[in-house]
Amino acid sequence: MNSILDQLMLNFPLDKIDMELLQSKIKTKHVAKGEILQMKGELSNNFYFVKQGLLRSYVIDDNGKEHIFMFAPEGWIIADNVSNAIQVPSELFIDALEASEIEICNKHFFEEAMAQHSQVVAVSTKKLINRMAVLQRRVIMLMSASAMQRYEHFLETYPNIVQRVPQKMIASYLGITPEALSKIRGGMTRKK
Amino acid sequence: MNSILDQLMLNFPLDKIDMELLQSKIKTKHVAKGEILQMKGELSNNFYFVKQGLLRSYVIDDNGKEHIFMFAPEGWIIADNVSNAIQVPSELFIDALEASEIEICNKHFFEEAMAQHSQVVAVSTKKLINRMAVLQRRVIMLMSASAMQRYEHFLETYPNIVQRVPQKMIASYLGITPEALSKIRGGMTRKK
DNA sequence: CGCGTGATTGAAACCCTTCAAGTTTAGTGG
DNA sequence: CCACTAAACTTGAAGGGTTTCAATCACGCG
Repeated sequence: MNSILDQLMLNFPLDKIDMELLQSKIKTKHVAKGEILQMKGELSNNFYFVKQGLLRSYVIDDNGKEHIFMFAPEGWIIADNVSNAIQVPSELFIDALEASEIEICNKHFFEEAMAQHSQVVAVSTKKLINRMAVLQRRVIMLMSASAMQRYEHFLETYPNIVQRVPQKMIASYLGITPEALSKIRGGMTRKK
Repeated sequence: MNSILDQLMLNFPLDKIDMELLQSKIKTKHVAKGEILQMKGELSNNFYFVKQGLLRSYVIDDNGKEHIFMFAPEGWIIADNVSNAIQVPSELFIDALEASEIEICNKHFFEEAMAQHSQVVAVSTKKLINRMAVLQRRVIMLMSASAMQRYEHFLETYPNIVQRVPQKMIASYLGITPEALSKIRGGMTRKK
């Protein structure tokens, strides 16, 4: 599971020639911490698979505040699916929170792969749906749960990410201020 | 555009036999105001196309409060895509806000149609992506915008729905209380 | 060592919720 | 078609959770 091909072909082994052809279209790249892969306003054409390290996508609102949309640690694919699919300017920035090794896949690669292997359609649709499920639960969370409940849910869902990013970024993901998160944490440990 | 087939086959005319075969799998139904089509916890297998009327999907949180996820007026498709795709119990209720005429499509219908007509895959993927774009903007809204900004955005985006549903349901969609929305409206009209 | 970034803490302000009461609107049965 | 009732909307006061602003502390890195 250290390549995007492993993910897309999961349970659907291809013959060797196909594999090599596909692999030749995938670029591997090392990115430095803080390096920006994609900016708001650009037409996105890429998917990024994280082999090693940590990426994130985020928006910057009218007041200049960052809101983190998604963290992508090892084994995850991150992209602006919307911009990729319907060719509208991206609303998202994507950058590296750690020095990372990634695979960059042009969307045309996917389109080709889908045309040639119907299993790829099934697998990528499933990934799309899973991403949608996350967004769905996140909307529910934001509408119905307090900051503390959201933080607890984040701890359960992404325990491995908590240790790797500054707390202010977790706050940004949860939709609260760093100060508020600090106070929540203070209250929780004191109670313990 | 008064049938789900029109939507899925858009720009891809099928021959008459195919059309009739597909149409035969689609059930048309009249539902009364308040009728529930799907409950939380069920395994969802259906998509609902609204020919006439208005449906909604919503969740009920731990405190018993409703949070509206989506309104579906004429021409829209509403479903729990997540439950349909990966066969987990649905988190959503779906019911009718008005007496409605709908088309009910079993997910196996879609799967057949997709297997037989690759264009259907393309069209339904696009619909999925569009739905994702809505969810994406909604997350951003909930994280970065005040109640009033969210309401104004809703007015711009769904001007036709505002007049058809009780305000408390718009409040429920926006993630605020009916009282808060009432005060926002009071302030806006007074200022005008 | 000293600087910059992140985390913490406190006080004040703000937005929204909760609760309660009163008013308007809409639906129903006579 | 009116009268009655329930539901929806409005309004106000009090309270809570979160933000904002500011000061302080902790830490890693040049």
